[in-house]
Amino acid sequence: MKETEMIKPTESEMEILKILWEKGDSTVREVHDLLSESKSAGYTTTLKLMQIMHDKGLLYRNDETRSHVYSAAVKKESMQKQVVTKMINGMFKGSPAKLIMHALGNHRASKEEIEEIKKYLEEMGNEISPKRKSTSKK
Amino acid sequence: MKETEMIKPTESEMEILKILWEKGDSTVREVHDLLSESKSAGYTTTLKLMQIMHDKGLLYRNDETRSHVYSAAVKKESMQKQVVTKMINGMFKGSPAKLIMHALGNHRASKEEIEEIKKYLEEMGNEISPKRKSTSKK
DNA sequence: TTACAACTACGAATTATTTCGTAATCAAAT
DNA sequence: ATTTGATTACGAAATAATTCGTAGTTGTAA
Repeated sequence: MKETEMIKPTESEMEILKILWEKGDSTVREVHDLLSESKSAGYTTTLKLMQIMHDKGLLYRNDETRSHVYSAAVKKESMQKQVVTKMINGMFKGSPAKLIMHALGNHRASKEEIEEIKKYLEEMGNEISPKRKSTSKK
Repeated sequence: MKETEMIKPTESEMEILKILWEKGDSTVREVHDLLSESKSAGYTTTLKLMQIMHDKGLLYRNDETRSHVYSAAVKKESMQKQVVTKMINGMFKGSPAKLIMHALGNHRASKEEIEEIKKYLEEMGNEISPKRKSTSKK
């Protein structure tokens, strides 16, 4: 979580990350085939992108095999957090509630999900204390 | 909600939109001054950007006055919705709950906000009928 | 071994975005 | 009327991101 200048993936890079998060370690071929379903670009385009991402440290790569196997070097949760934070500070100006309304409003949540969220809120309501969230130690 | 190929603002354009949403109708000078607090780019850069946005239909413009007055042509709520939707379908793969956890987890929400959300969930829980409300389909 | 198919590496073209300089206008103050 | 300062229009340079072609490798099947 260090502020080592968190690299910001481009749009295209993000699509590749999503695939790797979802599908797990993959070759360029595998990623490309999935990508092709929604996009149309040549194989070498995907290859180049993934190579660049590897250079940037966005992907790990195992090149012991003939077809190199890539994996995301950044955790999905970490990116989700980053992205949600940015959104709250930007477009939703510090009001997570607004964001949540939108999220709930535009997507039918299942009863289970609603319950889950409620429970989460309950807990939160109870244990929320002005206590610092250990920013001191690492 | 028409699918008139909703224009997707670039990063820089989004910053300008945010300012206009927040501050309301403004001149280039006003936008630029605010922008300068976080960014460093010349005046004509901001000017050009806003002109382009106007061409794209992203901004309205009143050019009856010496300094033209611009305003956002796209509603904040509409953009919020679009952005949240994209995020849920993409990074949070159809699970608004996850997004909400993140939103709540990474930002201390006020007690009021939490209450507000709870209330919203209550209403939602009631309104939503367990089964598909497959009424008139078109 | 040879041929073939699938890969990687990588330069470079293309396209998108951002940034800026310069000229022309206009309003207000001298 | 002239000067000054601020503003718009706009071409074009500078950057960033995406896309592709080609050359060289390598494993494998004939």
